[in-house]
Amino acid sequence: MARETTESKQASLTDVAALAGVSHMTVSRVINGTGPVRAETRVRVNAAIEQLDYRPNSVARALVTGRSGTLGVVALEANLYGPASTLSGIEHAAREAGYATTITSISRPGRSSITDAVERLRRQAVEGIVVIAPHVTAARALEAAPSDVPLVAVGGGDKAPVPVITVDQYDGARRATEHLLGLGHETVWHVAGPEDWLEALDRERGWRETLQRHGARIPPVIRGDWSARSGYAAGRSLVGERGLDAVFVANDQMALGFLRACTEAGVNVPGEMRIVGFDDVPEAAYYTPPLTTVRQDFVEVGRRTFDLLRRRMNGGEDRDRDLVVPELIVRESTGLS
Amino acid sequence: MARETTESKQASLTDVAALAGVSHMTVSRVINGTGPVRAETRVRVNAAIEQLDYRPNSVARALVTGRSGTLGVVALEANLYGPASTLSGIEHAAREAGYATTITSISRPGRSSITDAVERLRRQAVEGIVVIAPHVTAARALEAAPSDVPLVAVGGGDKAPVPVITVDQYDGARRATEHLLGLGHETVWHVAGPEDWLEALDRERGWRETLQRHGARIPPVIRGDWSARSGYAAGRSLVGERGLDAVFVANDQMALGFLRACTEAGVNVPGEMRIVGFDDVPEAAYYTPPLTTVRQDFVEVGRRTFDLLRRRMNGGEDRDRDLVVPELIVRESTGLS
DNA sequence: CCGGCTCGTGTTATCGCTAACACTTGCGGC
DNA sequence: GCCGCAAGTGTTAGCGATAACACGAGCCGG
Repeated sequence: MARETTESKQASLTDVAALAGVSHMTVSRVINGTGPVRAETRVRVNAAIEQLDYRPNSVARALVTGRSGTLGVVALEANLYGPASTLSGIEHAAREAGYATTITSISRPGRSSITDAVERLRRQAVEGIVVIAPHVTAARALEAAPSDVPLVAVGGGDKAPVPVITVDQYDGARRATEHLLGLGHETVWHVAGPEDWLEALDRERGWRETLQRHGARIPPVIRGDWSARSGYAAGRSLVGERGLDAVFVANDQMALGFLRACTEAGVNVPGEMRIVGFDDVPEAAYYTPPLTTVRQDFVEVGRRTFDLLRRRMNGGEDRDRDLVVPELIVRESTGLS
Repeated sequence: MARETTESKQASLTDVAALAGVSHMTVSRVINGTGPVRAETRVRVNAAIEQLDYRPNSVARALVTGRSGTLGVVALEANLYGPASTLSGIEHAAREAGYATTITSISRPGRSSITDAVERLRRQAVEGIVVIAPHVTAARALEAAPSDVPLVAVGGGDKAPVPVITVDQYDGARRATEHLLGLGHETVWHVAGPEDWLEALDRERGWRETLQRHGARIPPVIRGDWSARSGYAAGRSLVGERGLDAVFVANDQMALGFLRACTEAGVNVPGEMRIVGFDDVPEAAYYTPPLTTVRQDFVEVGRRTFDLLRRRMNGGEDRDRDLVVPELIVRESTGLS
C-alpha cells in the first residue's frame, strides 16, 4: 500500500533502519530471519520496509556472502524443442530452489565458443554451470573446464569429462529398432543425425548393435542435420532402394521430412514403409500418418540436471552419470494397415 | 599458459597489484582502460593478471557502479518455437552488447505470476526487462510495472502500457485472408487461438475486418489453444460444415492438426479445402500438404527488442511501438491442384 | 546474590571494486 | 626561473549488504 511517492533512488538497509529507529543489523536480521528480534521491533521494521518499498540489493549480498544465487546455462541451438524444454526444466527447478538462471547460447558448436561461453558465465559469478551442447567439440572443450565452479552437462557422451545427465539414447534406438524388427522387417535402415553430435552417434550405435544382435544386415547410413529439410532429402535419395521398408529416423523433424518424401513418391506409410522417429515432439501425433517415436522427457532431464548440479554445489561428489529412460510411443507410422 | 597451479581462491585486484608491485588502482586502470598507465607498467600488470589467472569480480563491480550488466527476460511458454526464437534473438543481441541475460519463465499466465517474475528480476538487479507474454493478463500486470527499471514487451496488444515490439499480427491475418479470398472462396473460416492471447485477438480481428471489407459472410469462430491437438479437434468438429472450403488457422501447429483431421475425413487439401497457417515454423514446408503460412521473423523481433530496450536504458524515450512486417509464404495447402 | 546463560540489539570490519582526489614528476610557455 | 598542466600513480572513501563480536538486561541455578 504505502508506497513512497517520490521513488528517488531505492532504499537501502540504512534508510530502513533510520526510519524504524534501529540499527541496520536489526533490519538485516528481520529480513533474513537470522538472530532473535523482538516482535514489536519486527513490526516496526516491516512497516518501514513497506513504506520505503525496500528491496534487498542482491548484488551487495552476493559480494559479502560470495554466493550470487545464479546458475549459468550454456545452450546450443536453444530454440529447438529439446534444448528449449530442457532449459525450461532447469530454470523451473532452479527457480524453486531460489536460483536465478543466466543463459548464454552459442550458434555454432566449437571448442572455443563453448570455452568462451563458460568464461562469460564465470565472470558473471554464477555458482554452477550447465552445458547443453551434446556435441563432440563440447566434450573436448569440457576437458579444460574450470575446477572452481561446478559444471554438469546435458546429453554428453559416454565418457564426457564432466558429470552428465542424459536420456538413454542407446536404449531408445534399441527400442525403436527392435520394434521395427518385431514387425517382421528383415532389417531397419537409419537416417542419422550429424556425426559431430553425441546423441546422433549414440542413436546410431544403438541401432547398429541391435541389428547385429539380431543378425540383421546393416544397411548404409544416411546422414541429416536434424532438420525436416534434410530428412526430406534423405527420403528422396533413399526411397525406391531395394529392401527398404523400415526406417529409424534419428529425430522427429527429419522423420517428418522423410514422410513427406514418401508421400510425394507415392509410397504408403505404413503399408509399404514403416517409420520410427525420435523425441516425440508434440506435433508427432498429428503427422500424416501419426509418427511412432521414442519419447524423451526433456523436462525431467532438466529437473534432474539441476538436482545434480545442486548436489555438486553443496560439495557432493556422488554419481557422475544419470540416465533417463526413454519410452517408445507406437502410432500409425508403424501400424498395421 | 602460466596458470596458477594451486587454484586456491581466486585472485583479487589487490593480489594482482601486490604481484605487479603497483597499487590496486593501477591494475583497475589497466583492466578498464581508464586513466593513463605507462606502457612498461601495463606489461607488468598484465603479466601478473595472467599468472594469477585473475578474473574481475563482476559482483563487486556491479555494486560500486550500480550497473549489473544483466538483462532480465520474462517468458511465457519459453519452449515454444516463437518465444524461444525471440529469446534467442534477444540473448544474442544482448551478448554482443556485453550484457548477460537472465531468464525467468512462467508456466501459467496471470497478473500475479508476471508481477512476481518481474519482481524476481528486479531483485537480481537487472538493468532492463523484457516481457515475452502476449497475454491479456500481462497487459494488465504491466500497468503496475515498476518505473525504476526500463521494461519493454514483445507482442503486446495495441494499447499496452509499455513499449512494445511485435510482428504485425493484424496485417499477417489480413494477408492470409485476402490470399484465400483471392483464390475465389466466398468466405474464409477461422480457427482462432485462445481469447486471452493478444496475438490471437489481433489475428482474429485482422481476419474479421478483412472479410467485412470484402463484404464476405463471417462464419463462426472455432477456438483452439495453439496445440496441434486442438487444431485437430477443431477440424473434427468443422469438417463437413456447409460452405467450408477455406480456413485461416491461427498458428502452424493447429493447422497441422486441422490438416490431420481433413486427411482422416478424406477431405483433399487443397482440392476441397484450402488452409493457411501462421508462424512458418521450419517444419511447415514438410507438412502434407506443405502449408501456406504467414512468416514471423522472431529473431528480428528479438534483435529489435533489445535495441529498443537499450535505448530506454540509456534514457531514451523514443517511439513506443515497433511493428515487424510479416510475409505470406504460399505453398501447396492453398495450391492449384 | 553472584556466575553464566539467553535474548535483543548495536558496532565494526570486510567483500572487491571504482570514484574522486591528492600527489609527484617532467615539460613548455612566458 | 616560476607557473601551470598533463602524465602516471597512490590514497581514501564508499557501494549495501553480512559476519563476528561486543554489550546490557533479565533470568536461572546453586
